[in-house]
Amino acid sequence: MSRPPLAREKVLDAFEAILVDDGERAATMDATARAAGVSKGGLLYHFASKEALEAGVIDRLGALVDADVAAMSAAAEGAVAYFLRSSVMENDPLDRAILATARLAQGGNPAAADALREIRERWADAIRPVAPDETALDLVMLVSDGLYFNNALAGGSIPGPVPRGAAMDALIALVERAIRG
Amino acid sequence: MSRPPLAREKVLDAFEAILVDDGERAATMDATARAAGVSKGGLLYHFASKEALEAGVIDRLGALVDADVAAMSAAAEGAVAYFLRSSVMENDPLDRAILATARLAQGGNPAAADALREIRERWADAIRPVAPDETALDLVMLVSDGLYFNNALAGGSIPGPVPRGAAMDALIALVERAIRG
DNA sequence: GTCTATATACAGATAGAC
DNA sequence: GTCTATCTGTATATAGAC
Repeated sequence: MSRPPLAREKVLDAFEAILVDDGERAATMDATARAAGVSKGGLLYHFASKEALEAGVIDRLGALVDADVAAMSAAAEGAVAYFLRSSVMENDPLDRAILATARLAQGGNPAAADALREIRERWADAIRPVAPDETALDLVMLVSDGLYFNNALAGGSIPGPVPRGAAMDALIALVERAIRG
Repeated sequence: MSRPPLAREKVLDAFEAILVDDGERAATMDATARAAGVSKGGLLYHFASKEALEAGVIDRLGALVDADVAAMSAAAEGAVAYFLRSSVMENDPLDRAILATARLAQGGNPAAADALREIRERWADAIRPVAPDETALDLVMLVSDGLYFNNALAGGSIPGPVPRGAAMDALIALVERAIRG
């Protein structure tokens, strides 16, 4: 807990970056080792298999979501506005972890798909108290999913055709008006 | 145009099915040939490369979207309701073609990502006439994206946690009320 | 802990028989 | 038009030196 090996984190960062920027197919152990500045043998000392490497990314995501859910419930502008605004990716560590895990899920890793479903449920639990009914909750969750989906389709850095700035403010206002009936 | 070779369509169907059910990594030429009941050589007669095979799926999607956009504009319940309802996948040929193409896009095929962006724009063009402003259009498009995203994450046949039946009707009503301000 | 070298498996693609 | 056999590249993983 205190201080995980630096090389381990470096490898995880590199793997995540390749997943996000170049896709699941490009994220080989070879490419990861090269990007992390270690040899393949060195990488395999920290992660004995590809599966272990993938599990490393998924585990890190879990920790980041803990913090995000807490921040959402405490947000001054309200949970819904915070949630939708943070669904547009800004390339922060949480966004990158989510995107990387989404790539793994699409690549066929069942643990990654499970993790994403579980995270979505935790977000829903955080929104539910401020939604008047399940239909309103569905609406908020689906708009958020839509925002993530567009970011996931676009390359890691290229922004998708999602509303930003004033358009995002207007969308949040529309959603909040809708769920208040 | 008149009647494409049967084997060609069979191969395309098999490739699409593996993409949807087992993911992009599992969709090898070998697996596709086996599933289609032809040899690898036979497959390569119809599709000289993996890229050609992927292009085949993307092309078929384009034709299916032509029909869908026409149906959307003519739908008795209105374009928005038709659009959202059809965003919940029912495993029809269009759904499968979209999902397969989404898998290719996630796998790093730029043509697939371009095709999906273009299709999304065609849908938006069909919705725009019935949306009072761009924010309302954003809302409808994002809810639809969210529905697709959840289906894309779930396996091909396993339904995602998306509203169906009465819940879907309620969601459509909520969206239509919201965009009418 | 990190390296090089190597084993094993499988992907995409070619050649040529039928 | 469909097949078998084979080549080449590359991915994961192992073995063992330093």
